[in-house]
Amino acid sequence: MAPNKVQVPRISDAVAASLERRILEGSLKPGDRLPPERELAIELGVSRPSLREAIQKLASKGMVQSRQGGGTYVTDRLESTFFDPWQDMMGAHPGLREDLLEFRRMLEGQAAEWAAERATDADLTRLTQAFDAMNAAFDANDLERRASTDIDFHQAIGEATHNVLIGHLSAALLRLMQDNIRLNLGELKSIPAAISLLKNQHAAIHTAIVERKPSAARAAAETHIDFVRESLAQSLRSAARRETAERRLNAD
Amino acid sequence: MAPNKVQVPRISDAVAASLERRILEGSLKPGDRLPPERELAIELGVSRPSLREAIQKLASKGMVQSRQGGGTYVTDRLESTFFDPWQDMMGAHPGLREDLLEFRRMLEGQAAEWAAERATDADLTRLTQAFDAMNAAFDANDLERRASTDIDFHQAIGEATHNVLIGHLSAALLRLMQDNIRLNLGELKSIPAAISLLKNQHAAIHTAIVERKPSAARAAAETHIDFVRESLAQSLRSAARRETAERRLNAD
DNA sequence: TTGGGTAAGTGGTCAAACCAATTTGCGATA
DNA sequence: TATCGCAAATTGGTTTGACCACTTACCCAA
Repeated sequence: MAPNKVQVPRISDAVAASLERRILEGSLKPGDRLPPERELAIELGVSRPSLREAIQKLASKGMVQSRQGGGTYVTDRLESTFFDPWQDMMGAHPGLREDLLEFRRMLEGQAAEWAAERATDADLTRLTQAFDAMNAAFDANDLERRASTDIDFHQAIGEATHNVLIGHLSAALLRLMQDNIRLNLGELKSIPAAISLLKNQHAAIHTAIVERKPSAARAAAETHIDFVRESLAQSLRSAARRETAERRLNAD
Repeated sequence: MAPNKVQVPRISDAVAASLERRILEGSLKPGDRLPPERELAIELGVSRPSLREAIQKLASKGMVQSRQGGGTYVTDRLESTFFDPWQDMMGAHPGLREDLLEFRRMLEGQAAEWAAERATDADLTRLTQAFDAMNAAFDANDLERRASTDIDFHQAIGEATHNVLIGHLSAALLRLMQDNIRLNLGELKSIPAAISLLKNQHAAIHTAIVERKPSAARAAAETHIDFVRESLAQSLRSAARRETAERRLNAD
């Protein structure tokens, strides 16, 4: 007969859902390596074949990726499905950058507000860790680490909102913008004055969230984006000037 | 290191591909029952665990469906393999629905506000057309048209914001939610009272935008989402009640 | 310091068994 | 003869334990 009755819960489904939840909620981040199958199986209280079936499910959804002998890693289909198409579009239509910044102003303002309202102590701990790491990267002037810790910081805020969409979107959009900036502008000049301002802005966001002041957190986040928007506009103007002076390079 | 080398072929992948081919080529038609795992494993020259991993892959793609003791069947609705990763995730984690609604409340509130501020006359014309079409679909109680015109209406608002991200996201998220509701709840009951309320809410949004009252537009949009959220919660409660009465099904 | 090589770690596969749900079919009963 | 009920066979679900293949990391020798 046709299979239409209610399904008995399958272990592999439950395990897949459990891992999926960890990924969605951020305790397993993109790029992270999963524990070895043998350990994970014990931790989850299932046999290794069952765990493997669950992993196959996630793999077929593109959420994880395994290499024999190497380990199993979290990919991120979630963000890429939403925003891969946007990447080339951003390159083709620079006007989108302004839209993106406007959108981020709303998104991160809301994220900061909710984070200040809802963060658990564990969230705040993680947030502070990310904040410290970011400051260290800024001080060291390590551009690569600056970018990644910046993402971590925003992601920590996103996770503290306890809204999966906010968490993934804010990090994804920041990443999208960083890539786009790098692709189209090269590295932004690191003017000491700007660095100092950025650090102050991040500190204001961090403090407001930790002290649980939602409206202050929102305001600080919006100020931050406004500053980024303005700096970016200036860089673009000078880049355009330079470009015009040097050479004619048409890209659209 | 990052997983970027070429993958060694996995047996379960090959087996999954083989079965998939049989299904796509028609030698396994929708509704057909697969041979027992033990036989199929021998026939394909692999062990049962490997075969099972392959079956899990197909199951997660929605191509087959297994019932303990009953057998494994080729899904008869192959067309619905249009799924996107978020869709089944919403099914697996109902909590996401609440996150999505909360996110939409922010998004559509902002969209309505911006639309009221920025809409051109052409935008307003298109918005009014979409609004009329939606009302007609609601009056005719044509569920299919109701869903599509609803999306059109929200998309028209999104376009009126002149922010590409808002426009695409609000329509995409609405579509995602509609599909999810249809998949997991069946059609929502069309209570005349609710229909009337929905029409009023849409009218309030439309009017506020046309009359260029940003804060009123935001408020109307937020009220709308709040109503949807509440209606959905009620439907879910009654669905849960029904389910509990019928059978005990634990999925966590 | 560097190079190579080995050992440990980790995913991939297999085999055999038992459990749990469903299906089938036989036999007893009306 | 028809039908119902129950038990056995069927079939997917899960576990254990073992071994293979590939990768990583470490250590020792040159």
